Amino acid sequence: MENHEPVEDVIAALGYLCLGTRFKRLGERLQAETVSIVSAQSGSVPPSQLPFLAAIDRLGPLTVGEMAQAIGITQPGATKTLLHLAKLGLVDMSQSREDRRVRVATLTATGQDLVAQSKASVWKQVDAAARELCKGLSGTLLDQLDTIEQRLAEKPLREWGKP
Amino acid sequence: MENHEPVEDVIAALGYLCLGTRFKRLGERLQAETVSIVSAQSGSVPPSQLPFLAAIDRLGPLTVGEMAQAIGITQPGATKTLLHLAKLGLVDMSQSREDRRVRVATLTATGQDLVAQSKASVWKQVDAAARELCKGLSGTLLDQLDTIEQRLAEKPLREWGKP
DNA sequence: TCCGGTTATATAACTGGATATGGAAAATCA
DNA sequence: TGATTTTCCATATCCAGTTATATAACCGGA
Repeated sequence: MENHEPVEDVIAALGYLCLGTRFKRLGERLQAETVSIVSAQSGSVPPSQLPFLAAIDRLGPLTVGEMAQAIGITQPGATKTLLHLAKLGLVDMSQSREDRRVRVATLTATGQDLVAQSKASVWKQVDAAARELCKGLSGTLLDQLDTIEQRLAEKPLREWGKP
Repeated sequence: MENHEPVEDVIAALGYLCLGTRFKRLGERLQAETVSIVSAQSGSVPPSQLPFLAAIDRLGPLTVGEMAQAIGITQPGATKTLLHLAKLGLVDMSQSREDRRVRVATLTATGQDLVAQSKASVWKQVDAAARELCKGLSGTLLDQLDTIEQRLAEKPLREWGKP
């Protein structure tokens, strides 16, 4: 077998020039690692959809447009995910009676159960893991990102913040 | 007109629980804002493809697998973008003679020109903007992300790091 | 030499975002 | 009131990534 030396991480090396790419990459990685925490539990949703449920839980019933604002995505994105969650039976999309343009998303009983259960277990765990992952960071923002990536290389997210 | 109060940013409010989503969101936003800097120049590529060109410029000709490592994505992702860049005439994908499984990506003359031109102008500008955007951050990582998002709300990325 | 395993790339199907566009309801204004 | 503009949502299409799988080339051993 040939001896391949590891290739330099160009995104990290380029520093501020690739800051956006780097944030995105790290975010996707964290979400992916979150899956392996979440999916240990049964009957859950991917972490990208979790904020939708959390938003209603936190703010009460939301229109499509409000949801887009709350999550910080565009309206079509909110529509798509909400329709999906409705198909899963986790939220209910009912037309408002005062203004028939707007549709209001509420949690179904199933959705409420899932949120309650998640809050008590998985969300706690994810929060604790991320919190410990980011503990005692120092230096410039780029240094801190380096540290986070290093820490994730040492052990996966689900091993951080253990009791 | 009705008076809609702004909706709370749930991702920010949930803190560490949504750290991944937040990184990803900020990264996408930075990339989107970078487009408006880059596309002021003629004949360029979206910022997501920029690291591919920068990687070859920095490390020399790379195989598909090495490129995936350098950028930190999976091999199929690297394949797709490299084939695309080849179609644009910016890189050349030639089969290696020693091992005909591997394909090596090099910059074409056009690609080299684009890189040289970008390095001298756009990349400098993006780097300076991101650098200033992240200047003097303090507090926890979440605080720093808050600050960055606030700063971007004040003025777009292209207004930062101006001479 | 051929056969099984491994490696490198390509392809397919899917996901979660984006932008662009269109239709229906509401609001505004002449 | 009727016409026009605005608002809200849905749909279509695209993009950049993913996982899973297929194909082709290489390598080592019987």
